[in-house]
Amino acid sequence: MNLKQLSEHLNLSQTTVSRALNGYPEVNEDTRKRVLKAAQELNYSPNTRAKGLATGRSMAIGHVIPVTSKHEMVNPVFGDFIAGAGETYSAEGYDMVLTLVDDRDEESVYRKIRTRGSVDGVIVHGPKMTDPRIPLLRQLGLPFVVHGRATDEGGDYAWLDVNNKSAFRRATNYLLDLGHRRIALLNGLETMDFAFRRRQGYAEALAARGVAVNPALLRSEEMTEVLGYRSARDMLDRDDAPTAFLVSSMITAIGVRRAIHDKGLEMGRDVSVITHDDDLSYLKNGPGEAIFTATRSSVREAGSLSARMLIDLIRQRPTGRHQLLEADLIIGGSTGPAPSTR
Amino acid sequence: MNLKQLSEHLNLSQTTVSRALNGYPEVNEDTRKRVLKAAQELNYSPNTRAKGLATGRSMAIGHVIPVTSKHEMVNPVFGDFIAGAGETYSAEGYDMVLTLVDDRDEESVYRKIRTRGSVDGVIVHGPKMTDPRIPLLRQLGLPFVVHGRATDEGGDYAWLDVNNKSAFRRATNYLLDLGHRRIALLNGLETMDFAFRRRQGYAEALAARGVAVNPALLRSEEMTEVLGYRSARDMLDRDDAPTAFLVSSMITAIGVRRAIHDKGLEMGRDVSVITHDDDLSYLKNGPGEAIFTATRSSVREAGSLSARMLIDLIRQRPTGRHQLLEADLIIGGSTGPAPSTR
DNA sequence: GAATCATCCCAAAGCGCTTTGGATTGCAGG
DNA sequence: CCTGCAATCCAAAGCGCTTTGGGATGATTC
Repeated sequence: MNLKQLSEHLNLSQTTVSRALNGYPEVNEDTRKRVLKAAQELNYSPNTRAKGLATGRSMAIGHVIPVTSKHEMVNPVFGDFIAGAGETYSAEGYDMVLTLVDDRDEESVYRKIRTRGSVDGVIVHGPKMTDPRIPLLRQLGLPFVVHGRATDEGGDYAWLDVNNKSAFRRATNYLLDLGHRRIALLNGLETMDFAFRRRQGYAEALAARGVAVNPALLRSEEMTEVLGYRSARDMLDRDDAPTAFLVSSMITAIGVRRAIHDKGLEMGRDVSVITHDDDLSYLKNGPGEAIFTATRSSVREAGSLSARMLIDLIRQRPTGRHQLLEADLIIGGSTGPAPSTR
Repeated sequence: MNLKQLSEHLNLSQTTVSRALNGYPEVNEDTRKRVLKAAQELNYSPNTRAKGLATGRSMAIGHVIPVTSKHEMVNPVFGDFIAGAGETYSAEGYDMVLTLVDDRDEESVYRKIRTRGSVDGVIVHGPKMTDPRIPLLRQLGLPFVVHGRATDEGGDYAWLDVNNKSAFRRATNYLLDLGHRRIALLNGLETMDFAFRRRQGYAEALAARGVAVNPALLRSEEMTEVLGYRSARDMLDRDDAPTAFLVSSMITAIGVRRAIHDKGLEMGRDVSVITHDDDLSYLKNGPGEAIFTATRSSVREAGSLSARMLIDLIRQRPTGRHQLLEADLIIGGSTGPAPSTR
């Protein structure tokens, strides 16, 4: 069923039917009702491609997922982000187009997206500290919102980010208040902007209390259970083993917990752990109980808000182009006073 | 830059340029080279919508993600599946379109997808035992591949599935061989087809050894860490506490491990655990070490193969319409002989 | 030299929609 | 009675591509 058939069926012109369906005023209310009813009954919905061709808009948003050639990791956070964004898209009638791209030919992919015109805008995932995608997209004139920020990129661009620095500063301060001095940081890859900022927050908090950063207690790597386990195990084997861990993700923290148990220690009593918690639907840190003390910020909400921001941008609605979400500090069972002797 | 401009620039007709770019034979090789070069330099790529309109194909595959209205869970498996599928799509020049849909208006969404023509086919996720989507899609004439199966749906349709039944039968047998008799099953929601099949495998293995199924040792629920923890904790509190757990996902198994530790028991010695392992990139059960004994099957590979299958279907290439992947049984540190006294 | 045939290229139609620029009608106002 | 103006509706152009149905051109065959 297409417009032509529908209009013939109704003995109306395509123009009128189109206008009736799209809510234009120059059509009689009775006619409109008739049209809508017929469209409903005959199960008509307009062909996306034709509509897109005619309007110049595709009613789709692109998400370009960087897939590093080396480690083929999919960020576990991604599913929930997409779910959040998807809600907004559904409500606004947008489709979501995913493209996986090897980070080596990122540039050509973005260019292609632009000229092929299959999306009206893109969400940039996983920004690095210096990220060439930002100037590129600006140059291409394709609307975009960055989930995160790129510290080294100058100029204005729309972004939504968690205040990673303040979150990790607070978490570090909390551990310091509990008497911890040997605090390990199991960070994500510090080429990633968010990890860099967390590191800053951690370092600032230590510096403010005159505690030196011990490089042996720092890690910057992929956020997996196994790597969390290994790093924690190795550090706990040291003479100057940390009494507390600050960890970049729940998954990593689970590995840390395993390492602590393997050493015969108890989390929250012998060793404290604070993790960042993206509030993933399948990995709730609770509910109620709060297993880990955590800096929490819902990535799903971030997805929903980013999507809203991008749609506003595309529709040229004047709105804020920056959004900094503060993470909550949730006190759970994984932290306690620093053990006096060890 | 569009076709018209490009062809004017080259002093050729749109026809010739189009043919040169699409590899038709009736164009001189020199001309073709000239065209390709210019296209490259001028950064031309054809407008997707226009191309789609003209050809009737959209070069996009739809993934409809069911989002249950109650529990807003995103299956953690999803990210890796998408990554696998995405690889195939990239290689074949397809886009991937995600639509999140509340399961209440699933039907209308699929209908809309069909008439709007924004995709050439869809992958059906998370089939239930009786799943109306399958007859619907068949009726709509939209090519589709099901990731999993729907036991109650008759008729032929293309699917790719893990042999869940045999995997869980083997796992159960392995536990029985180790002397376990009180084996708990922490299953996914048994409205889901895969969970139902796992339950069958478990029950068959027990029956074959004359071990009765104890309903108190069965759970069918969402696969989260917290629910795994609670179920395991509650069961371990029983007089007839299980000596082994068969668990439906790594995430749940992590909760089980926590419950075991909380009881002061040791996994692999006091209590055995076998889990299904989807081989998620951020939650590797290893490498090498294999924390959990597990039935393993890469969901990423499943994604890649499903995508390939669907593309073959769309292109009407004759290929197998069913693919049953056998899971590996990986022996790890979480299983051991049943403790003689308890 | 005319007829035949490949080879290479082109004009124009068509995909299904939106939108421009009227055309038609009925009615109030002069 | 004519004009002006809303209120409705319509024909046709156009979005950027593919594809049909030829039209030149030059080489080959008889």
